[in-house]
Amino acid sequence: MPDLVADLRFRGLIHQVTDEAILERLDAGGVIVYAGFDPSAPSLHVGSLLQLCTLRRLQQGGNRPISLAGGATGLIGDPGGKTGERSLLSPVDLDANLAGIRRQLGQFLDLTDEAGDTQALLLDNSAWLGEIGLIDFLRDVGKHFTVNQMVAKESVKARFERPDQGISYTEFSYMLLQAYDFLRLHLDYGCDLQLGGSDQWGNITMGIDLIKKVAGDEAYGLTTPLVLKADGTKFGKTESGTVWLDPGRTSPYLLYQFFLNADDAVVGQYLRYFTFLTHEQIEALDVETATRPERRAAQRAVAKAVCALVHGPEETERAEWASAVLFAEEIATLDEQTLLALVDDAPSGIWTRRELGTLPLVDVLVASGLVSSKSDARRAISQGGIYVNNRREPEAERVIRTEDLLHDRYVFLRRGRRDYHVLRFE
RNA sequence: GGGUCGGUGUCCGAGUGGCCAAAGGAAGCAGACUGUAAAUCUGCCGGCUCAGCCUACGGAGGUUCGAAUCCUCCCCGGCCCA
Repeated sequence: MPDLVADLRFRGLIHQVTDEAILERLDAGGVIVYAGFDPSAPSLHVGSLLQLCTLRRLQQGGNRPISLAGGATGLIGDPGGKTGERSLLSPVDLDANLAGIRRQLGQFLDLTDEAGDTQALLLDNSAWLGEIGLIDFLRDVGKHFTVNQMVAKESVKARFERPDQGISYTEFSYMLLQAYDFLRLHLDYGCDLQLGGSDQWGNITMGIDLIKKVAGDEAYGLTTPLVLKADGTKFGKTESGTVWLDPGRTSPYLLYQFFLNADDAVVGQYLRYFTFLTHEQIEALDVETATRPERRAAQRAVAKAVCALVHGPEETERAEWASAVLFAEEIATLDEQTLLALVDDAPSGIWTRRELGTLPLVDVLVASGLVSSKSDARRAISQGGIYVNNRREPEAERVIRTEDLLHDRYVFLRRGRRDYHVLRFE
């Protein structure tokens, strides 16, 4: 493996750095670096993947990563959008969320003692933000910043320019809290590098300023590029919602599918961002994509790598296998054992045999989540977008019958080209 | 507190008494073409017991045969003044 920084450069992971000096130190090892994560759910999602992978690279390069859960800041951050105020997390929920996140972090970072000086830490900023009083905060932190400079931040300016959307004082304060996090991590843990997405640049530099003013020390910031889909929209959300790392929320099969469907235009980036393949392997896959795109070799490699990192090799094999079988269009001829295994991997639901013969297809489609309403179901059927056991279904008002069962138990539903759901009758 | 402009479907954004489930655009979905890709073309895109009905244009009332459109009060946001 080449030097850490050379690798980061090859992968296009360095978007901005406050000072090139930090890069040399990263190569040498021993830097304590932190990145923030949102603990508002008991699972991380693919939106955090880039930071996770990058922290992993830094740790493997001999540095110590700190993942900071914004237990306190998560409560007030980012009211933007229509979802309204964030609800307060109870301490119990927060603990549960942190436990879930810790487990996932363990997939990416070495949290064990064996890592020695590079042992990763998981901290929660409520530890200090929960303690400090408003007056102390305003005096010790607020004093160091002028509203003038805060207003000048891109993120704030953007909000000023939107006539229909102001910015609340609470949200405006967010950057100060984040700056304070950095300061505390610096003072208490010797952290002097913050890693974040490119949208974090302003917040990161605030922290650096604060450290300079309070401690007189030099701290650094490093941002990664924004991960985008080919059409320039936000990465990590699908129509059906967030892609989680928790197998209970997003099955390994769906995670695998998410990456398998990556556009040619961006798969090269994903390969660099999310896999730990060698530069030679990556370049070879670039060539494959250019010359034989229909093989989707790069997509398969990314899907496999991410799935393996998140869920382990066994689950990954199953996801690969299920993907191959489900798209082979031979479901009706599969033997029962294969079918049985498939049911575990594809999204599925359980029904009772008693309902056979009276169970409207339309209702089942709604229950499966393949469509959003009965109207949607009828619409989809009339447009030829619904398949039962991989055969296009023309009849909107039909019911699920005994004759539909494969191996006396299963019915495969499909919407469009690639959304599956398996019904299991018991 | 005063003045003023505004709050429309997932988002942006028309509509200013009936022809409005509401133009147009974007997003999304399906079909065709493909490579489980992109682009392109076509259709769809509130719900339901679906030739009909119900719910919807910030909220609650009111005027009217009839309101997203007019009136009253309230809530929320922008700008200006105090």
